Amino acid sequence: MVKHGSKWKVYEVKSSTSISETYLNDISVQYYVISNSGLHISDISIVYINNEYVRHGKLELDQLFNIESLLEFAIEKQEWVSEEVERLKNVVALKEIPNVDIGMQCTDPYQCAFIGYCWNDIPENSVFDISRMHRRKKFELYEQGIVSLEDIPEDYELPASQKLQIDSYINGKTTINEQAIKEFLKTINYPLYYMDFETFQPAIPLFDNSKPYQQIPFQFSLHYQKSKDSTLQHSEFLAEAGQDPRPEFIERLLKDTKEPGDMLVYNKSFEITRLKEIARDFPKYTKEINERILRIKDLMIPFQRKWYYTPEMQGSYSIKYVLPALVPELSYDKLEIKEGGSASMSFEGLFSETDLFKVQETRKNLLEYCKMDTLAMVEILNTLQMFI
DNA sequence: CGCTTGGACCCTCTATTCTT
DNA sequence: AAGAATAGAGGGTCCAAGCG
Repeated sequence: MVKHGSKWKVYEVKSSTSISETYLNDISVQYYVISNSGLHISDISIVYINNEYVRHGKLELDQLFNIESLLEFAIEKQEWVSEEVERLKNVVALKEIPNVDIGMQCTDPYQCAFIGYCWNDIPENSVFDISRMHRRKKFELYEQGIVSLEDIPEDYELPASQKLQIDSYINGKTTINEQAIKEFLKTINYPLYYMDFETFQPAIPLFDNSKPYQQIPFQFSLHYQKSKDSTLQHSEFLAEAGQDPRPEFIERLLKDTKEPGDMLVYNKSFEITRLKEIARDFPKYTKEINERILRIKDLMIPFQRKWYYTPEMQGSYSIKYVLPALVPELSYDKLEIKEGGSASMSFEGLFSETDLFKVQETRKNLLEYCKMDTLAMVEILNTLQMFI
């Protein structure tokens, strides 16, 4: 809040990149509270991130943030706020738990703190666990009394992938399309690299030639096999926290993938997009990056296309579900870092970590985690190859 | 003949999924 | 939070079949 004479200008700062309906309600409530406390508001705005801004040198705050005045909107909404305040006062006055069934409001716009209470009776493997089904439709089923997967009538029309999920669960049935998997394996050629990137996304661009929330790669793991039965080799890179990791990341990656060979990843759109971004932001690597992109193949495809599906995958084809189903003996359980999200948090933490022992520990954990990701791909491919 | 109905097809928009 | 891919939903168009 900024005072101008006897009046105030109010700014609500959000880390988001657009103004949502929730923010419009927010700002109306802010206006209501502040103005009814006796302060005179001359303007009220939402400040949010401009994700088009590319940093060059010193941060330019006027470009990093969008400021949008919503004074007129907030004034128009005051009657609504005051009605809502009355309504909610009545709810609180009840002094008993409101009797409201679960619905879209449980997670939209935010997850409710009472999920554990209201959803207690929803069994595991319910219609709410059906993959790719819109939430609206899940509640339509729920309202018809169809809750657990067994409740769904046999002749109920559903897309094939959802039918497979339900059918596999009920009958404990694994589906393997050997022919399709064989065709897929023919497209994977040795020598073979297994590749995985880790990235982090600072809301405020830390480096030149980067935008808010841009995914900055800071680590990779590469396994390499000359032929199917030759020994695995491993190389890796983990940037020093502080400066822009991208130049060294790409130099090391290009160097370590110089030898010919397909490059296997899980969900190739992720790695390819990161490589294209590096080419865009550091054009001198473009030619070599494009050569690598052409070699990338995607290990996710057999699972996305449901050529290999087991009930424990629960409709998902992410590596988190596929690995335990195919290679149960290889697990992330013993690792300190178990998923990509915490890897990027850990790396961000290194920027402000002064305890050198802790820095060493975190770096060791990051290297272990990323290496496990590519090793998991090696084992998944091995399992698929057993069908040949 | 004129009307409705239903299927095939296409397009667009939205929601969900994957990765970090 | 991003971006790509894809599934789902809904709308529009077209045409043939069916009906009175």
